[in-house]
Amino acid sequence: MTIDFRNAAEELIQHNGGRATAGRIGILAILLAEQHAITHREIEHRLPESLPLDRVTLYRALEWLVEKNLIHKVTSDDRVWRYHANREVHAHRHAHFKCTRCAQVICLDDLPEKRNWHLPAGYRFQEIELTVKGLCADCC
Amino acid sequence: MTIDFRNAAEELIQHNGGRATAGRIGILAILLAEQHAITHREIEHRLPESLPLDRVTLYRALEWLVEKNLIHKVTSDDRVWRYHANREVHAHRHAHFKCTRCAQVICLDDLPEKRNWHLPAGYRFQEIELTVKGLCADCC
DNA sequence: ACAATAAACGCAACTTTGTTGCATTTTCCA
DNA sequence: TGGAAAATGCAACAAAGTTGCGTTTATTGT
Ligand SMILES: [Mn+2]
Ligand SMILES: [Mn+2]
Ligand SMILES: [Zn+2]
Ligand SMILES: [Zn+2]
Repeated sequence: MTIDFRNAAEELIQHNGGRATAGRIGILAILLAEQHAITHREIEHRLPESLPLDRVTLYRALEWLVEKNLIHKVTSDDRVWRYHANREVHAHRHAHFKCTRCAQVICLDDLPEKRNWHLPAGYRFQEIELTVKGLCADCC
Repeated sequence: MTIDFRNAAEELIQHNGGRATAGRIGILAILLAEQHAITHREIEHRLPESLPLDRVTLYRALEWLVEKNLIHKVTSDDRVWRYHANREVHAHRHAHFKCTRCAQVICLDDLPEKRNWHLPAGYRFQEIELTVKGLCADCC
């Protein structure tokens, strides 16, 4: 139910010391309700007519939500960020899957934990970013 | 020596049924001489004054070189493609490393070959794209 | 309830990266 | 060496995202 996501969103925002504005609540509720990682454009599309929101405000709200660790953003080969709520299941680092036909992005659960990526001498490991590409069930 | 790379570049281009124009030879020679994956901008910068080349021509030449499998391009989180010559060592799929401070990108040799990324039912695996992030030796 | 204040917003302009259409030039081969 | 196909240059366009700044709004203390 949408109202539940809105309540959850509002609480999460306030718990992080931010102002619970209509825009932020709406955006986070959309991301909480969505199981795929979606683009700025797609979020804009899903916003109700009752909640007009400037492009820039949307960008800034997303930036804030990422900072506060309420959502994460995914790099893609089409040069478009995709955003997804941080759920417990996907608590930390995880890989992503991107359909090469419909561009849909989902979060996977694994990530190769081994840090012995034998980097050149003097290099320091920080994190891994991994995308599995293929066809989703709809596009197969 | 630059001249060697130019000769190699010319031969590679002709072996692939393409016209060995000054632009293509110059671009491929630059990429053969470079051990890092570099951006369109960086390639433009490295072009000698004696070889002025339009932005668009550079883009199209890079596209052609990728098609012919003479170079590969790397996705990055800064929305900028980076290009690198295909050497035997890095023959096919491989991971990349990107410095989070200076944005330098190098090619790594490994890639987790296991395809059991237990994707959702009905999904089909195609390929993996993996970037290790961290600090390079200069930035540590 | 209400005013003060800092945070968030909206708008316009800008930047960066990459693409497209089309006329002109160049390469290659017969 | 001339003609066809390929490659180039230029101008215009497009998409995604950023910046500056004046205005509005959520929160807090009274
Ligand atoms: Mn994810
Ligand atoms: Mn590489
Ligand atoms: Zn799909
Ligand atoms: Zn570095």
